[in-house]
Amino acid sequence: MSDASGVITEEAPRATSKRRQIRPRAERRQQLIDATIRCIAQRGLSKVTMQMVTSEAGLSVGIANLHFQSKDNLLKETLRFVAEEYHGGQIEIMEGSDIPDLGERLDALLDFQLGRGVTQRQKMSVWFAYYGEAGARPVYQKIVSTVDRFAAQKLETLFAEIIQQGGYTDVEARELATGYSALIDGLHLGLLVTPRELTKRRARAVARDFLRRAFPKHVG
Amino acid sequence: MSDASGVITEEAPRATSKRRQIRPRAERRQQLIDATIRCIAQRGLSKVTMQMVTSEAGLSVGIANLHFQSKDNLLKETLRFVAEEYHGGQIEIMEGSDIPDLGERLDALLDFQLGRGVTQRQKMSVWFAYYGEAGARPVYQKIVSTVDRFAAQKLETLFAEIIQQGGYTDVEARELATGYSALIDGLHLGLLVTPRELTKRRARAVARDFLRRAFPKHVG
DNA sequence: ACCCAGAATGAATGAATATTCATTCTTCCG
DNA sequence: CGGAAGAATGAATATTCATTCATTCTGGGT
Repeated sequence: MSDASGVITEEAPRATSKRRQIRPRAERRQQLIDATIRCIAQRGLSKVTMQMVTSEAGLSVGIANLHFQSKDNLLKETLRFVAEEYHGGQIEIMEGSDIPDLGERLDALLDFQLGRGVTQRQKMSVWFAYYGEAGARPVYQKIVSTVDRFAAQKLETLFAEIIQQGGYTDVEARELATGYSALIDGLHLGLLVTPRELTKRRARAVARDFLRRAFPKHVG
Repeated sequence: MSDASGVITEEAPRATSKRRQIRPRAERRQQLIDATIRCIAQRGLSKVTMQMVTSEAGLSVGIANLHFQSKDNLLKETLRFVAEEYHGGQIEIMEGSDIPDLGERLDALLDFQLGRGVTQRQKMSVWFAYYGEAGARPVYQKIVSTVDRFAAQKLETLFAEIIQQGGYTDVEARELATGYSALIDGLHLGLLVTPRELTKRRARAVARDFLRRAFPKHVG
């Protein structure tokens, strides 16, 4: 804090020059959504403030309302983004004409759902933060159930193909798909809340076990 | 608004007489926890206020701080209550010397986990509201993981007994227990968020299917 | 070089909300 | 019956936060 000149610096000379940047609307929206995700993961949905989000994004307080009208809307759009990203990824794999072998497609799906590093943990936090509020907020329910239904449909189709190809009896695609989806959700929860008890490796093993029991010829 | 006497009634004569009731500390605490649960289910954790909770309990604003010191503490104690109730119920069944047949014990467990009426929906809301914040709040993580670990242990023991009794090969108690717990959690999520797609009946069928595939001799 | 559309800022505002505490009320014990 | 212990109340306080908007700034078009 010693200053040779004895002059008090009124305006701290910012190391990172803060020249005002003008960017297109879409880019700023994404920037704010990303910041919102990080804030929810770090502080919890109920503690997120506009100040937090905008400063995390390195922007001024007013900008969130400029691009999203309200906090409620920003949160809604953030959920929509996360939901679409997650389900979009799954659907791409399941439709996946680029992976012809059905067993390999299952593997790829499992990798997507339980793979990835730190990033994924942030997304999980967000995901469940909204689930927690969904009971009380029809808007959230609607966003989630819309994408969810579509993914469930695709999964059922994939399972049906596998059943036919493998000539499996005593299994029913719809029931299995519901079970598998629930299992993955439950494993995500475990990873989030009790990471000490459930490692990613074990979660994967458990999911693979479920698939192996249903489709022994397709899953090693 | 017309009043024959022209006198403004300062104090509306309450239909429900509001005589101040004095009750022991423990009772009030429970009353407030119950009200908190209802509020979280109805409005979402992030929207719950002290006013809401205390008026839901039919008491004055100050009383929550009198008995719980702070809102944070009230929320923490509410989570502890729900967690202990849920896990306590499970554990009672699993230890269950009152149900000697192991297959029946599985049935009872499943009934407990996916049974009940409206009440259960409230508890589910609360449950997941906290899960959503757990990523950001170590206190919540600790409460949940403590009871969780204990229940997981008991479930593993039950599964191990069943495996031995049935002489099942190619199944491993620990892995199965993790899978079953995750499946149940995931089904709860489904019931909460997409009640249109997943009925309680179907959730039960899916869980039963999981158990049947693992323990065919014990589950019909 | 100049202008201006619209992007960005952040101090100011007002509403919402947790917490406090002086006061009032109940109960019960001697 | 009297009065003390402590339970309950709710108006007042202080804080936190979303939202507004007058002002400033930027970059592309002419």
